[in-house]
Amino acid sequence: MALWTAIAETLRAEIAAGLYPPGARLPTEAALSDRFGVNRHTIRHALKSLAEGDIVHARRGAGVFVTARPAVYPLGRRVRFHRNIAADGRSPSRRITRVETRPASEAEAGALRLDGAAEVHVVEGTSLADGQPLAAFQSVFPAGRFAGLPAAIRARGSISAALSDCGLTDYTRAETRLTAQLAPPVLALALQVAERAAVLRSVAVNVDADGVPVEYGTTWFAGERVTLTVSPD
Amino acid sequence: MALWTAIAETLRAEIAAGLYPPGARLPTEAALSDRFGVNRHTIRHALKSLAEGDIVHARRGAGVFVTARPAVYPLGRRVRFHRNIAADGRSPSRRITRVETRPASEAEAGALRLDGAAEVHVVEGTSLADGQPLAAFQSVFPAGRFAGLPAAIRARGSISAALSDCGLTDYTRAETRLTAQLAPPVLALALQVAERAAVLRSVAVNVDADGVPVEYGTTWFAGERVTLTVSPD
DNA sequence: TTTTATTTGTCCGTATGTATA
DNA sequence: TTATACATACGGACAAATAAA
Repeated sequence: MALWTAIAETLRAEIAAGLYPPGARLPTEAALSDRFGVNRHTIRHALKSLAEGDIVHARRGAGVFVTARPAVYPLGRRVRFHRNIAADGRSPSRRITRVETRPASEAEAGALRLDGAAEVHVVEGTSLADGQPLAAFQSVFPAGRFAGLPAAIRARGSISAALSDCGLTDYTRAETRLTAQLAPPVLALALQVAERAAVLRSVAVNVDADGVPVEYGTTWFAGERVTLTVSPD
Repeated sequence: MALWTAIAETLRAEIAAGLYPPGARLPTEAALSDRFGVNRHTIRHALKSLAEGDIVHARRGAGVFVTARPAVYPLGRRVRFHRNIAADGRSPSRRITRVETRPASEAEAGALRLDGAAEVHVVEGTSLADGQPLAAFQSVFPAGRFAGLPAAIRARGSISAALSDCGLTDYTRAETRLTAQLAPPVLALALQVAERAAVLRSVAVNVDADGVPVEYGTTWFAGERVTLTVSPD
C-alpha cells in the first residue's frame, strides 16, 4: 500500500469521524508532513486524491477545506429548486450574477426555434444550499417574447416570479442531456470546488403548455455533492 | 499559464486532430520530456490531467493510451442498449462476467418489495461499443419469480432473451438515481479507465406492465465517454 | 492602502520500486 | 531474464494567492 494512500485514508476517516467538520480547514501541508513524517509532496498527493473525490478543496494562500455533504435533486418534468432543497431539510437560496441581452447563438436559436437574428436574455447565477454552492446555471430566454424579463428579474430577484410577471405561469422540461465533465477554472470558482473536480452538466429545454420552447438552460451541478433522480410523472 | 497546462492542451489538440487515434500509445514520458524540454514530472502532471478527463489512460509498464470517443445514450422508459449503440453507428456487444443466486440485501429487498429472507439472482457484466467498455452493470432479479433465469442466461447469452424465456416480455424504468463518482479500482479495471476517473452511476428500478418491480440495476457509465439524454415519452 | 508572513501551486532533480513486454 | 516504462518518494526552489498586520 502506497504511503500517500494510507495518509489519504487516515484523513478521510478523520473527516468522516467529524474531527474536521464540513467547512473546517485542515492543518497545513507543512504541519501534516511533520505529523506523518513524510515529504510535503507525499502529503500533497494524498490531499489531491481527497480533492478529486470532493472530500476537500484547496485554496491557494488560504488552506485546504472540508467540503459539505451531498444533496438529492429530483429531475422531473418541473424543476423547483427551492422546494427540492427545502424538502431535504436545507436552506435554499439563489444568487443571480448576471443578466444581459444579446443575439442568440446558433445552438440557442436552434433549441428555442428562433430565427438567426433574434435576441435572447441571458441569466447566470448559482444555487446554494445552506450557503454552499450546489449548482451554477445559465438560462437563455427569447427576448422577443419576454421583453420585460431583465427588469422583472432585477425587481423581483427571482426568475420564476419574473417569468410569472411576463405572463408565463407554468413550463415543463422537454429534454435533458447529462454529461460528466471536469470543472473549468471559472466554474470551479463559482461552485467553490477544486479545479478539475467532476461536475454533472445538464442541458435542458423547457417548453410552455403549448409545447413552445421558452428556456434553454444549462446547469452545472457540483460533482458528488448532488444526486439527480429521474422518474416519469 | 502553467507549463503543464500548455503541454496538456497541445497533446489534447494532437489527439483531437487524430495524430494519436483512439487506442494508440502516446510517446513515453521520457520522449515527451525531451520533446517539450521539461522535466518528466511536468509531463506526468499534464498526462494526469488528460487521464482525469478520460482522454488517455496509463498502464504501468506498458504506456499511456488514447481513450475512445464519447457516445450518446438515451435514458428513456425502456433501455435498449444494443439499439442505442447501433443507432450511434457503433458495434454493440455485452459480456456477462458473473451469474449467481444469493439472499437479497436490505436495499435490494426494499427496491424489489421482497421480504427479508427472499433470494435474488445477480448478473454482472460490461457493455461494449466497438470492443471498448462503455458501462459496467449489476442487475438483481427476484429469484422466486424468475426461477430459471440463470440457466436461461447461460443458454441464451442475453439477459432480455432470458427474461423473455421466463415470461417477462416488457418492462419499463420506474426511477433512476444519478451520481457522479470516482471509479473504485475494480470498476476502473472493468471499464478500462484510469483509477480515480469520473464515472456516472445510475441506479434504476424496472417494473413490469402491472407496476411490480422486476429488476434492481446499477450501471456505471465510463465518465465522459457517455452522454445520457433524458426525455419524457 | 501597503506590507509582510503564510500557504498552496508549479517546476526541477534524483533515487528506488514494480509491473509489463 | 532483461530492459523498459510507469509509480512512488524525497529534496529543494520559487511563484502566486491569501490573509493578517
